[in-house]
Amino acid sequence: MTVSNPQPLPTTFDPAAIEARWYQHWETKGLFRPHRPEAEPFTIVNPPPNVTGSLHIGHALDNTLQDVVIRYERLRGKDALWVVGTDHAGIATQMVVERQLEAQQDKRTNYTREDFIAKVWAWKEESGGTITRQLRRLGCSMDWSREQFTMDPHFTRAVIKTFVDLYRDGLIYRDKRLVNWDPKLKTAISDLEVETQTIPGHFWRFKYPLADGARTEAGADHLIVATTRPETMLADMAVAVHPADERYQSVIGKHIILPITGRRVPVIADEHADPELGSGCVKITPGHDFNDFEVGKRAGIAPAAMLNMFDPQANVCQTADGLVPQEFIGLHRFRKDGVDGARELVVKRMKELGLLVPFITKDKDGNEIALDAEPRQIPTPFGDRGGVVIEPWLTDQWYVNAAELAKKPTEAVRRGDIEIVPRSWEKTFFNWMENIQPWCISRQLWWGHRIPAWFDKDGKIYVAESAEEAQQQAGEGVALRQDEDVLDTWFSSALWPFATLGWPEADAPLLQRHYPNSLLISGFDILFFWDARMMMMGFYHLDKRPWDRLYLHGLVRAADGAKMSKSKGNVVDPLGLIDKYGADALRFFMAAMESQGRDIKMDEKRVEGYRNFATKLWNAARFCQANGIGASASIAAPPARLAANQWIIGEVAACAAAIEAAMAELRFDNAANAIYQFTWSKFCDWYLELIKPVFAGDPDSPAALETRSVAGWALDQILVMLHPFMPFITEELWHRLGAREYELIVAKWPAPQAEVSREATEAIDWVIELTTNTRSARAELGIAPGAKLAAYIAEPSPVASRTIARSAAAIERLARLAPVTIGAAPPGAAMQVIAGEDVFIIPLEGVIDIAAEKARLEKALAASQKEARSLEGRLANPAFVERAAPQAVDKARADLAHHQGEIARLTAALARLG
RNA sequence: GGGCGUAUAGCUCAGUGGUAGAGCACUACGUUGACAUCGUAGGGGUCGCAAGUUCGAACCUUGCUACGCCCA
Repeated sequence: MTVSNPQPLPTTFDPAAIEARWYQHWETKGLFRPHRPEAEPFTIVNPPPNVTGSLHIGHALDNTLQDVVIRYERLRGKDALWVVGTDHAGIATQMVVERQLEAQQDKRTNYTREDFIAKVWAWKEESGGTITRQLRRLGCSMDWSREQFTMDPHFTRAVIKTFVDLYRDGLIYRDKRLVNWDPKLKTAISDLEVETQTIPGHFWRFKYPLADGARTEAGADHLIVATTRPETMLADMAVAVHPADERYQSVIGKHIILPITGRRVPVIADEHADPELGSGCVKITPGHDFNDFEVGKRAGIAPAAMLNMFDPQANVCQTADGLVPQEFIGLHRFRKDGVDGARELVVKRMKELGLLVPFITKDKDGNEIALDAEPRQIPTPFGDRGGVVIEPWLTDQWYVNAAELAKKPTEAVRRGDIEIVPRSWEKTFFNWMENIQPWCISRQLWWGHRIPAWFDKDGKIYVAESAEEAQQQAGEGVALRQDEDVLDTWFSSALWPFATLGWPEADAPLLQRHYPNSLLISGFDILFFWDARMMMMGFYHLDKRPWDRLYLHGLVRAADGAKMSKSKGNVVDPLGLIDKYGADALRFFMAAMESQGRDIKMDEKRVEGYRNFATKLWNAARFCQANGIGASASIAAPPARLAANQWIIGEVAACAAAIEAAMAELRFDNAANAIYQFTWSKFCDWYLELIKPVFAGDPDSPAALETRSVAGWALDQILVMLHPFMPFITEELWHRLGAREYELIVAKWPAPQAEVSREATEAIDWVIELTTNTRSARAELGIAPGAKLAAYIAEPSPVASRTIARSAAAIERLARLAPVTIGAAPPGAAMQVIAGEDVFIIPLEGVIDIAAEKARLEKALAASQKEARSLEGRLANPAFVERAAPQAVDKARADLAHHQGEIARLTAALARLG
């Protein structure tokens, strides 16, 4: 879509009108992945969003940062590949479809597994594209032609191979142990999916009668145990005391007759019992508590022998010894939906039996009262998806030996082979990796990668890449049944950096070229879930790091600093912000606020400010267009003689260097601010103002031709440098300004290749200082800003002599000084303005308030004197001169000289006023 | 209990040894053409507190306070 006859730009900038058009253009022309076989590869894989998802503000941040990097590297000529796709998200997706069924009074279990999975696929085909459409609205330049899904056939092959390989290497195994069980979703989940929250609860104390006439040292015929979960006493298998606890030496090895069940259980000695806590006696329920599980194993109870009292929904079931009274069977573990459960009934029965030790406290009037239990804050595990209390439950599950797989990644980070940015996350990473627990990867779901393991009727396991292969292992005629469970979603997404590139085909060209990836950008919240596991799998399969660098960003918070959540109702919809301010403004906000990992507080005013910035650029382009400034044909800076033109060329080079330095260390904020300040404060505020007089004269003069050429080039450089942050407006202007051989998205990064003239820089800096100081003096003295004033300069400095002649028009227009006469001013009241070493005398007889001018000069004098005194003090200190860095001393001397000069000029100026 | 982080202008944030900045907000002035989604000028900070190191500390060290996050 090259525009050969540029149409005048509309007077107002309307983001919505251009965004969809340009995105579609880029995508259909394949510009997100230009063919660059010779170029250096640069690779990012996106954190695949849940296929059920829609774009939230965190995605907006994450993907903006990735797009800034990928567009930047593409402009720098790299073979930039941004892999995109979505995650099948086992639990989340299954929940979405189950909820739909519920809405129709239907449920999953009314269908066969195959039929239900077909429904999920149908849902995915119909509604799964929401988030990918939304990523397009944000302007993300991913390679959609290779869009991936974690349940694509090739991806499934990779997952199955991974499972089989790990199993054969002994790194995946089946084990019976306690897992975190979600009774709502009826599946096991991993440690990471459990969130501990402290909630109000109770602490009950029970008497457990000793059997066979045993007594404690103090003579009691019972032990007192305390618990926050009384219902679990139905599956108690022991009471533990500390081996050194003198109070209980006589009962170790004796027995308890448990109330309610009548179960006879031993009193055991175990260091887990803390003598300092409560009575020092602890009830032990190995089948329903992680600590007790370990105590039970130490006491010689095999996991298979541990009593289980819950069904998958955490309703009470009969224990293996048949001792749970009938009235408990089927009750929920605790009060639910207003109905009392096993917990409440246990307390009631214990109280009736006189075995509840009341909690004595005082009411608000100071009267002593007895409560059933002590109110306490209880740290409680919740499932991050289902939101209900997690039940430790004894089951057979598949585990990954994470500790073994963690070794190479940990070394790699320690060696600096993988760079984590910001570095402060390294410690957290090491701490987790070095204390890592076995990773439970089986999930009792239907939607996901089914575990490639088969059992024969004796429970013997055959792990294979296909049913045929498993049958081969088992032998003909042996009846096999495939494991019903699926794999943790993170097990598959851990393969993302290479399975998306063609692995396990070893000679996959993309894999050869783009693995290891260059960079991964993710929120720190998935460092363990995903990033660490990609490292494990990358090293396991390919013996190489998945990426050179890992950049971790923070959370986007609400304006008040609170975490955004649907329940709080404080979520900000990025699409709403795009509608209101444009995608470019939202992107720029995200980049400008991103300073290495700290959280970003939402500030809509700031988004608005960046929309204003886009408008500013739009209007600057309109000005250029109106003055015949258009597309530049050269990458290198055009030849320039005029000071302003030389100056802006130097400023372009400085800006490009600043962005490059910032991007090299992933300082998105510094990069964004560099182009912002250059565009607004240098190009618009000064350069365009400086060149306006050139266009007032002969439009074909050499000066006008040169200026049009340089201005067009400089504006082009702005568009290129700003493009990674604001792709839409820059692409639009790129084409509006003239016919182009290629789109901006595949343009060339600035390479000015120009010497910056020191004289030109000095001259423009001098004009700027003169202008600013003159404006300031006028404002303070109440002189009309627009009034043209004659000025006299008696002894011009070299820079003044050169510049007054060459830039008279600019001085007249900006400082509103004309004519400027070299020579003594006529006597009389005058305003005096200083620029560098030069003093301008501006006669204002009859207009000027002498007292005000005096006050103004005295104020400036006082400021200079204060600075000078401070510098003198420092330089008078021998310790400073001897010990400080020589550059620091030189700078102090130069600063002092400057202030002394300033003092002399101001003193003289005051003297002239009389 | 362990670890990490934060505290700088009214607000949101930059600033890793040389005497403090940006955007927004605020005040005053300004619309005979790039832009009022703007321009010009200006006010505003004992850099959380205390001690130490140093010629010199927002920055380094230690302690304290407050807030946040992660792990147990």
